[in-house]
Amino acid sequence: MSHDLPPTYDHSAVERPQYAAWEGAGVFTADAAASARSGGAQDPFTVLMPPPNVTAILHVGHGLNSTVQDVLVRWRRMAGDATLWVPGTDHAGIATQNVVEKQLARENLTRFDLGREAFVRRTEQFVAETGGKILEQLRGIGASADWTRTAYTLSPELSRAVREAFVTLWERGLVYKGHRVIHWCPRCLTSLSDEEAEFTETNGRLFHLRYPLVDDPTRHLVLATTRPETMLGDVAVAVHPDDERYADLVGRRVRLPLVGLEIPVVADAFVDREFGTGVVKITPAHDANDFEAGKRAGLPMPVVIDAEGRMRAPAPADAARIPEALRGLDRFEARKAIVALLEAAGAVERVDQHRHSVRHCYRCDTVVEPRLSDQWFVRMQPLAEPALAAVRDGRIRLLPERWEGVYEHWMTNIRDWNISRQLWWGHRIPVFYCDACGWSAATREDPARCPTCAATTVRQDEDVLDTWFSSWLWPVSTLGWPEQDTADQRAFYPTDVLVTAPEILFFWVARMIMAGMCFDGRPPFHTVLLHGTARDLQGRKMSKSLGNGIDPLEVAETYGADALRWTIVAGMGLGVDLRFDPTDLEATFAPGRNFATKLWNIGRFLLSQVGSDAVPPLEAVPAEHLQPADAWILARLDAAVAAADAALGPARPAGGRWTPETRLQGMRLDEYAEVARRFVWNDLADWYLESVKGRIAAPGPDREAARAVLTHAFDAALRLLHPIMPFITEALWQRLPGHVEGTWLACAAWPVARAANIIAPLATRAAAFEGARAAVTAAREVRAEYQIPPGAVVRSVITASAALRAGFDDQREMIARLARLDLAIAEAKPDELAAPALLPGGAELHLLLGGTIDVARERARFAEELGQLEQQLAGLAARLANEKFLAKAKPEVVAGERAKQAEYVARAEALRRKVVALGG
RNA sequence: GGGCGAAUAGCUCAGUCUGGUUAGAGCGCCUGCCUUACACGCAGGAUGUCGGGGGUUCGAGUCCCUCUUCGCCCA
Repeated sequence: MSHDLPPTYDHSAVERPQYAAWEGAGVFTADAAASARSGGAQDPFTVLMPPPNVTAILHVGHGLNSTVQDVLVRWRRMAGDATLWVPGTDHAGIATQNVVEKQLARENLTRFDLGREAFVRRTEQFVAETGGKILEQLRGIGASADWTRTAYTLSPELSRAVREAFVTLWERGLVYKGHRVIHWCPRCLTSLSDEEAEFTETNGRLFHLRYPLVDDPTRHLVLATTRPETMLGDVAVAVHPDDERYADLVGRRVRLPLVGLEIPVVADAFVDREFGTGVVKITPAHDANDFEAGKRAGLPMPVVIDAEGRMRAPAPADAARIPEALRGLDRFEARKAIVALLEAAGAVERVDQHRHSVRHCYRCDTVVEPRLSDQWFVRMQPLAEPALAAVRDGRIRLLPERWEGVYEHWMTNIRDWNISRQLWWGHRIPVFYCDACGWSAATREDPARCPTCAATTVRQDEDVLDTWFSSWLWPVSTLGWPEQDTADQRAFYPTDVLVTAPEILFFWVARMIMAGMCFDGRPPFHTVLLHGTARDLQGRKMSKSLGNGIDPLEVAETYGADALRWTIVAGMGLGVDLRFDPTDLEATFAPGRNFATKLWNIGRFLLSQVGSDAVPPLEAVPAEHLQPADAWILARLDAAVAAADAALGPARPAGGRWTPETRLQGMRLDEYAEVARRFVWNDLADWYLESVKGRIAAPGPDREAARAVLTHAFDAALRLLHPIMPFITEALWQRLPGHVEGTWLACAAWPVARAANIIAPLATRAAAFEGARAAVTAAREVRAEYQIPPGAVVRSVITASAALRAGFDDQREMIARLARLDLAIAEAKPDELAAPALLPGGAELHLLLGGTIDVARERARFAEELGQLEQQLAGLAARLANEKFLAKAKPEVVAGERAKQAEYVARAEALRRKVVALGG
């Protein structure tokens, strides 16, 4: 029945049921009791999924990120670790609120129409309906997460962690309410952290404005600003204290154009003398630097722009600053209007083109407005110190290494974190106020009445917390914190590898390390793997707005999830961006699909040739029954397993700390993929399978040896490839002869190199197969050269020393079959015209092509190779004659060069004899 | 303004940390094959001033300096 398999692999029939079967069998469910930390026998291996937004749908970035994690997790699961991959989502305060507000807008409603409670209920309902979508999609690409532990930042458990964290920090004096200029999104109507206000290079204009001196209206000061509309809020102009140009002006007053107010000229060292004219206006309520300068100079702080970015002063005293015509105007409209008014008043000296960076909201891309307001902040410096130490002393490593410098820089220049958001969707800040007596505190339970004055009118802070304030707790909260000593905490914390994109190094990774150190005392993971970004061929980041994205699910449907994963993993150089062609999915993903088909056909061949009868385990095959090809493929398998292990591991640092030697080891997924592919395709399929065809038909010990080796090698190949291509490898593995119903490749043992006991004694036989391979290749080259029809059998002789002849005798049938030869092994070649080829060890292959031989051409062929070889030899000779080389190069290098020289000399000698023999 | 990364075959990338085979892979290209596991395949083949310049060294794709182009991060 096995040979009923179709010649191409049908992923669509396999993937969905396969995934359901794994999940149903509980293959991905971690067993806390199995962890060595809980008294079990297995090393724990834990990966935390970076939680996607509840509103997200799967894009190629998620596909890439999840594939990397899944490869690591499947590898460790097979390697025998107690493996846990925690999946989940975050509630994405701003993004989710935006989505629901858009829905409301279609009903001509705003959140204010609904009121806070109803709005939150509606958002909860929306999340309940759609929030699991991306996790469902991840199953489609094979992600082997433990869905029984799916976490959500707004769940009761994780919300408790958020509250505990906030209150703890408040108690330690590490959260505080601050009054200062923060980043404000006038569209989302909330403050943003420094990280959430992204810089964008923008072509702007630099306006040079004239402010006349009060005591000498014929003179004026020229200052430069990119935001003329903020002039309405100016309270001073500032110059550098050491700037001689303006020394006589400090302390005098200028008149604010349009407004008419008199404002002082102050000196402050923050002014950059090189920028513009060296004079800047001071608008403390609308610029963070000006705010600091204003505080230093004890200046007032009039607000002239409201929450929605319109020219409006909330304080009646400041209303006079805004001319009637500008009131209520949007800030960018106001800019145009004010420039026109200033020009009319002769107050514009000149306008320069000016390229500068402008902060934008990372969620909606609106230009951020600096805004004076009360916000909650986390004091970061005390948290940063242990987090920095953990990376410096090797308890945590960042890969690629260069990110450690970036991390270090950010940590040492850290600024306090604005964690309050003026939203409704999120964790409401657990701070309560009593208006009756002025009491306020952060509390673990909602107080029914004021603890000081017993008033029942206690009110809670209106704001919610930054979503990242819940994400930074992810490693501790998903495993049970603030509960103490839960089974999962004990078994799985600290976790192992965190896989994410460098964009959220500060947003998330750095803060998670701080939270882990702060709330648990131990680093949350030992390895941070920062992978590249998916880009198009022009190098642009794939995005929905550019329309240059690739839909992973479309790829999975068309080419198979395994093909998608293969392409990602094979292209996943450490920290390197991946380029895909979104306009040519065939070119991008066909290699993966082709490889899957190749694998499928190896399976088909194996099943039809080996049959379903029991196959003896490799250990049961007497060593003397193993042929050169058997020895060779087993050696190649060993080498492949060792290389794959070296590319992937170590899984964890020995003794809990990375050393300079181990710090950069492993995580080379592309290398692992390449090693596995070469073994399967170039060794197993191209050579071993072909070699075995002649042996397997006739019953007997040789057939049994071939069946055993073939099955063993393919089984191992499937294991080796399973982390990358889980679906097809599992489908084939389930069909292997002797498969035990109810066992899964997904948790079968990772292959182990066995060189010492089995391979080493077979080295001679493995080498004999190399001789046979060389003979086949040489024969094919000659055949191609003479364009001999593929079907024609060519008479031929291998001449070799007596010692080598035995090896060739063993493989005569196979060589003859693969090269289509009528082959004899002899001491000397018959006396007739032949095309010769040199084989290793002094053996020669002669194709007896009689009259078709072009002697001159053969001679030229050998002469050409001889020429190249002589060039090499000349270089070698010069090097070996150079005393400085002999004196300074490492002895093993010199020995290597000598050995090479000897080998080349021998081959050159043989070639020279050939050229002579061919009449040259 | 400060920092980081990249530049290797037509394309996408290994190799650079740790200097030492004739610089590799996949795709594409050329030639021949439906050789009964696979044409999503097989066999054979072509292709590189390793971005430019300078330096260190017995020896540089690899280390140092510099320039050019592209990308990213931070202010």
